Amino acid sequence: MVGGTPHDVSVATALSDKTMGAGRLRRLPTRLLSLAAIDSDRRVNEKLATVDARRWHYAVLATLEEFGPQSQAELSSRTGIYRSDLVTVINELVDRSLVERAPDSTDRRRNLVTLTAPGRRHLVKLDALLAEVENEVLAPLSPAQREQLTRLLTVLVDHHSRQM
Amino acid sequence: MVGGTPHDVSVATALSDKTMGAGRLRRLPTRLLSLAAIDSDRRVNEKLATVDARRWHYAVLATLEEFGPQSQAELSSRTGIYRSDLVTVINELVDRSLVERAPDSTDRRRNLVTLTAPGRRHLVKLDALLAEVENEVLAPLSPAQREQLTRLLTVLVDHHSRQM
DNA sequence: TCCAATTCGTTCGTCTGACTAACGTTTGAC
DNA sequence: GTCAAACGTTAGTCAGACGAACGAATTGGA
Repeated sequence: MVGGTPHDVSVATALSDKTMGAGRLRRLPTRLLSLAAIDSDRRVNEKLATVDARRWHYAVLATLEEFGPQSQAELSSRTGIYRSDLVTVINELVDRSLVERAPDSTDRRRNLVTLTAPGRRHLVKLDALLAEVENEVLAPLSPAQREQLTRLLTVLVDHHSRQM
Repeated sequence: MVGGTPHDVSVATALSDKTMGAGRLRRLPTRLLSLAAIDSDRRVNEKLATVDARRWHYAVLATLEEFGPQSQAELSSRTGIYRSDLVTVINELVDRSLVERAPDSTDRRRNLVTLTAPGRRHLVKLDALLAEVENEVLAPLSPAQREQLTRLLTVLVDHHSRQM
């Protein structure tokens, strides 16, 4: 048996048992966020893998279509991809002829990344695939709930990303 | 319905949106989920690191308190930690004397993992820390919105985790 | 005008987490 | 008694987040 030191564990039980109820884990928002994102990410990756794409490909292509040709630094800050990782992503997109990378004549430190016609077409395809995934991920939610979730998450993300 | 907030979606008017409105990236739920989770995870990890803990430590300790002593396989399915990764987590917890791992006499394939008194105390501390993080993460949301978000995420997670 | 600080792209490397494969031991079903 | 499955474990892959540093180019200030 345990030798001596009869510790009273009332400290632990007093706080947790009745006040928090069961399933503290199951209701922990940070954990829910993690789990939901893991599942969502996995589905996105699987779906995009069917057309030899990765998540970041979409982010870059969509940003290029929205804001036009731009430097990698701009792409980095707009997509949230780290500058160092962006290099690889652009390489992959160039390999697939979806974007072009050329030195900026007005500022030779920069590269101008431009969406190509195939890239634009590819983006349309990715849009469709992501719409499918979105439907899978949000399957148990009504349209109103989906809108709600999107709104809440937007508030969170915007709030935590406004000092760059 | 989305009551209140009259001008909510106002970004889409600038560009020629034949296929889709502008800001498709910013409103993509799967992406929002990812970004929110990344931020949340980072904060959780930083906070837990201050007491030499990791995220999974909490999951295991909380599960042990809720369901009592159990095998690693049970812990795995309840926490979502892969069996292979769980080994390391249990090792770390054993090193810190927060749990005990002993062979199950009734089934010698299994290990029975048991929460110790220090483990119980540690769990209380982690609870407090996670409450702080939760406040940071959900800062821009009202209590009602936090409840809403938790509910929506719970629906998602429950729906996608019922094949074990 | 010249020098210092900054920006940009890039390389390299670290760290964590999700996930698979395989293997020996043990158990239960047949 | 045999065989399939469950269990814990080891090893390893892969992607993503993140930091450090560096050369080339640019900008701003003395």
